[in-house]
Amino acid sequence: MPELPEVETIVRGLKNKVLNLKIIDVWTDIYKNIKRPKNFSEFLSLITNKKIENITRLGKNIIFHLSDNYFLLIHQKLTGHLLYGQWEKDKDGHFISKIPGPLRDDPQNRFLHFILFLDNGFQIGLSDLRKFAKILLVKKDEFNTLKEIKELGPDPLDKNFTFEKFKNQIRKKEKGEIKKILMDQNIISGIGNIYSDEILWRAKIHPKRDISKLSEEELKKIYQIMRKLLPLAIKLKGESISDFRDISGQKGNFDKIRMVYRREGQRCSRCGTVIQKIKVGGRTAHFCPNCQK
DNA sequence: AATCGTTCCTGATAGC
DNA sequence: TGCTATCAGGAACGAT
Repeated sequence: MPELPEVETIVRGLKNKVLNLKIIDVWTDIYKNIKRPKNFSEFLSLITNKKIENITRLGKNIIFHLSDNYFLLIHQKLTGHLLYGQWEKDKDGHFISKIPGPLRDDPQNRFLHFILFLDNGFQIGLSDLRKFAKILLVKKDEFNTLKEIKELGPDPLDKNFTFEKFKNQIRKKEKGEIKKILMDQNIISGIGNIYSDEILWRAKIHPKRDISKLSEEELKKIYQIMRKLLPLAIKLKGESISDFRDISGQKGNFDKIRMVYRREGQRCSRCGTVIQKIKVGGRTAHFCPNCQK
């Protein structure tokens, strides 16, 4: 599922391909997922002929900076990922296939539900098995008022995000399980289920530990591991145990260093104890009951 | 104000 | 074999 490293992988991939291209058409079959404007014909007429001037990431959100001072926000949620490929329509504008040829081999690339057609003959397609992704087109000056955006905490990789700032963010909550706090997008934005599990295993801290009982040293450890592991995960192009793929449909390589996430029943690579799966804040958490205190 | 449960959705898997 | 029930999971939303 796309968290910070996966979203960053998509953004970097697209930035290499689509800057300064123009959106000439849109296709979708998930009208409900387009939250703004709600009326699709309005959405279509607004976005048509806009140029993609930049693409950035905010937490797990992908932001397309469009001409005429518009932002297109896409949140891929659980199973969405953006793909880039050459579109195939016949001369009447009908699809020969929604899915560009090279992407067809992998079932995870076949759930196309939203497509931006570009003026170079290529498309940006959203493959989203569970149809949870969200799409919003807004004026730049409305952007910061969006509920999806206005409460977002700082980005864990921002160079100004010092340990002091991290500590202050965590301490905004008086208590709570550390895993839940790390995944709270209003505290820090970008970490989800995979990387919270992986960070806490490396920090040797139990996912249910209450933040009120974490020492300064333990918090520092979490901070330092977070700042190292997320860039490494970006370098590996993310985690593809289930559905995530990069824009060319390829799997990421985080698997090579995945230590606990979805490894229940297997042995901890540090101490050999069997890794457990439990519920933390209503979500699954994976951890080593021996190493993580 | 903060926290909890529900909702969105569908492929994969377990159980019968 | 083929059916049904359960599960996964980010984040908004409604209820408490």
